[in-house]
Amino acid sequence: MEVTVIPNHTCHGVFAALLCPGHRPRNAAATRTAILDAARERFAAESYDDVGMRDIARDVGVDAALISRYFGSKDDLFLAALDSCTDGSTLMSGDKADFGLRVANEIVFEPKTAEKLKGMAIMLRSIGSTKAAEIVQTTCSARFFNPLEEWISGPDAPVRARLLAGFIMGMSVSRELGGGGFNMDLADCEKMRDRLAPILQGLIDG
Amino acid sequence: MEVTVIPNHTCHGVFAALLCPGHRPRNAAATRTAILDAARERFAAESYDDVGMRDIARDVGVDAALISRYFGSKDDLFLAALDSCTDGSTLMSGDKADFGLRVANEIVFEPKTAEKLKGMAIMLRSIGSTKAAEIVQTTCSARFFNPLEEWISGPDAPVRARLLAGFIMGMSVSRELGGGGFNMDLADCEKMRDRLAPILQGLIDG
DNA sequence: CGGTCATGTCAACGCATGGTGACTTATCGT
DNA sequence: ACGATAAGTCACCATGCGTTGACATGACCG
Repeated sequence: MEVTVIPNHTCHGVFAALLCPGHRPRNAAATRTAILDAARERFAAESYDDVGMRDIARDVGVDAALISRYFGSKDDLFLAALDSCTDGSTLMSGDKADFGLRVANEIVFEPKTAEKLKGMAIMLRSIGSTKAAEIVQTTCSARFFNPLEEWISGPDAPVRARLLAGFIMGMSVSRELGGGGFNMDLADCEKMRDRLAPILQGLIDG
Repeated sequence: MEVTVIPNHTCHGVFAALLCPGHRPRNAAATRTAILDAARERFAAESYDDVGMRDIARDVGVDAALISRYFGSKDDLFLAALDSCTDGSTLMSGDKADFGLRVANEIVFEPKTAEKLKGMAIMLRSIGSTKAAEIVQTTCSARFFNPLEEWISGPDAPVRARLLAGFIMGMSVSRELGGGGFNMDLADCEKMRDRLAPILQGLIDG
């Protein structure tokens, strides 16, 4: 029996978007950034190995082959997604005097999908995968470790930077291990923040 | 053209092990533990997704099918490997007064394959994999978080335990991101230890 | 020595993945 | 209005995975 296959969208023209909801007008640049956005979101939520090209393609509403065309290999896409994140410098944009409190607040209270920490979320998700490890290590050094080390710029800056980075990442991992949250009530979260802030600040001050 | 396939080992008898190096006498219990050891080692070095049943089988010198026979699914093997690790209680076996220094020393100077931290290495490697996440979370709570929380047993024990666990794991992650080490000379490593120890100790003392 | 059962191997299945080239279709300049 | 070309889709490939059931074989018991 012959079945008539209905293509995804037969509508066209300038009103296509109105007549046919979900229709994406043909626009390479827009599609490219849509893919990049979806990839960033996926890689922040799942590990390199768990994210499939077809998953990202489905999120965007596009064929997986198009991703390969635009970004090359999966490695290239992963790197592009990581590069498209706001880097660690946003953590260092404010005043040094209240760095500890600012960061502690973000770690404890901001949802894990906070834009500022999305790059770190991606790195933590895929740090275990050997295929992504090299990219993660390189990016982390270039966009997080080194700027932090330069920014704090006191005695033993490398040591203090490594401790800071480790603590920040560790709290993210800890939250992840708790199943996406710290599983504590508000009062305990505040206590955690109040204990964490001076520790971080102490590493900043020297 | 017919080729004669030589089986792995045609030797037999009580002297087989002597006559035929690499020969493993048939012993279910010994083979089982050999598989478990190999799995533990693999899972500590690579993520859940990167470790293949055939890899472990090759390490042991056994067919992959045998692993399925002994342990069931890959999940079951992963859980068994994790359970076979010395748990976090070894960190708490000593005196509370020098916990900070002891742990800081282990974190900074012990090789990442240290037996005491192997369980944590496995968890960190596979925390990103959705297929292993649930097992990791459950095991981590049961064998690390909860004992630690109970052991420190002061005011705000949950908060302090989470911070401690986060810091310890974070330093492990940080070392991993550095490419398997902190990339610092001995003097800096000692400085790191000397800064880390009092922070950990402070969380123990309350 | 010979049978027997546990122990281990082999070949294959079904599935999912990343990637590729040929094809279709919408868009835009003329 | 129409053809050229960019934009997107489709079918497919090679590969690797975990797992299974049928088969081989070595160690032990009588």
